[in-house]
Amino acid sequence: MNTSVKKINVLIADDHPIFRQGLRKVIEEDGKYSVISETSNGAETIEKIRELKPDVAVLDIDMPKLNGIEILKAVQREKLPVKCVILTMYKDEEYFNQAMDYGVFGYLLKDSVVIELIECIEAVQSGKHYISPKISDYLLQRSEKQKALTNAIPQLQQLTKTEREVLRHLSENKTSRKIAEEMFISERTVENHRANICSKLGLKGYNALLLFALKYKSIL
Amino acid sequence: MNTSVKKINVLIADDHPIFRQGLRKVIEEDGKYSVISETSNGAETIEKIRELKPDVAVLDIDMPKLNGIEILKAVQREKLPVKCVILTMYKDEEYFNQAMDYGVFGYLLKDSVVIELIECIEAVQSGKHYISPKISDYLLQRSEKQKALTNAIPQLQQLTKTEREVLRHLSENKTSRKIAEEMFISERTVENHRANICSKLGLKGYNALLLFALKYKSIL
DNA sequence: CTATATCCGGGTACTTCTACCTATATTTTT
DNA sequence: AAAAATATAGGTAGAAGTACCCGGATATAG
Repeated sequence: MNTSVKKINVLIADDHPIFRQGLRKVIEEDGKYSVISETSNGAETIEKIRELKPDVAVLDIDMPKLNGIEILKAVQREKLPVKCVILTMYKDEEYFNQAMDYGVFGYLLKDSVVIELIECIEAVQSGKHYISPKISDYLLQRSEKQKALTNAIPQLQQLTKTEREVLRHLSENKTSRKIAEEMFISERTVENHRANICSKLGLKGYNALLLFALKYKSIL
Repeated sequence: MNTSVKKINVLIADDHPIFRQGLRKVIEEDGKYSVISETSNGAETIEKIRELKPDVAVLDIDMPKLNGIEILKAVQREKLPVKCVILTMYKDEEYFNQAMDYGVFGYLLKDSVVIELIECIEAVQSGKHYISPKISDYLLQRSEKQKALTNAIPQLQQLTKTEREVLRHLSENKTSRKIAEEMFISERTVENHRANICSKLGLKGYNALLLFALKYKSIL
């Protein structure tokens, strides 16, 4: 036990109490670290970071109020002197990219072995970065799928309000006639909107428009 | 501490080492229980249950090799004398229903508070059931969605092989003509298959068949 | 004010799908 | 062997969508 040196202060943020227990045990085991606070939601976490100024914060992504990524944003915005580590279930490239953008120091998966966590905290504490090996693979794969989604947004933004409204109706599998009735315009107008949308989005063929509407239903 | 009574033996199965640490700590804290084994994959778990015959097994669903539900099946099939508790992230009704079907005694969410876990293990040990309160709500809601899925299967089974093949092609948004080419049959035959499928499934209207094919793409 | 974009409406031709129908050959079941 | 189901192919009609074209009204920006 290193009782002679000042311990490194760690904050743990995770909404699963049992997981926090495990984390605390692992971190405190070799005596170099001290868990000075446990929090279970984002709002509480950012407050405690402001107040207690821990050296390292271990953050889950999936938390009530503010999620882990939002905490990273806040830390960066307020220039709080804490090194953040994301510890999450999600092997999601999206989250990983966001975390990197917002200055995360470490990124671990929850199925990491105990030794990884210790190594991570040590690396982070000395200003280095530590990324879970399993994530590095994702770094290579991500490009395509990522682009497919983010590229759809500018496409949608080049549509007019009316066109997007038509798309929303289409995503519910309404016919042009029905859409026309509900929008109080002519069936022909609806058909023209469809055609304009198709040409703007570069869609060709029979159900291309319907499939597009269904695919991006959630962000229309 | 109850040193006078024989301790209840518990097995923990979860592929997250840190989570297992937390679980062990919580369970062993009040001295009534003893964690006799920790396992990190399904195959290992079922072996240890056979070998060590624990009183209670706390199982994660998401594990390598065999998942938690598969373990429940095996326990039931082999009539192993262990009471199983599922402890999972997933608020999924599907998993919950399966677990109930395969004789689970307890079902908890990982964001449960510590006291719930203790109560659950005690209830289960004395032969009672314990379901996480957050899940009970789901019990009410599930009916519809559940039925929609399970009702689709008998519908699909009343289709012939060729009809299902047509459906698979449809789910990739191919036209009747293209399907005909790929199956080396006439376009009219494909259209007849479509019509037959529609009447068998009770589908009417323009894109009803396409939408059906897309919806159940995964189980065609 | 002119120019551009957007919304609205229509014309024509074509493709694709749906809804009915009939019919034959093959396979499967009874 | 007879009956039923399946796969095959076609006829006719209509509904819905796509692909082009056109012009006018209105608003918004330069």
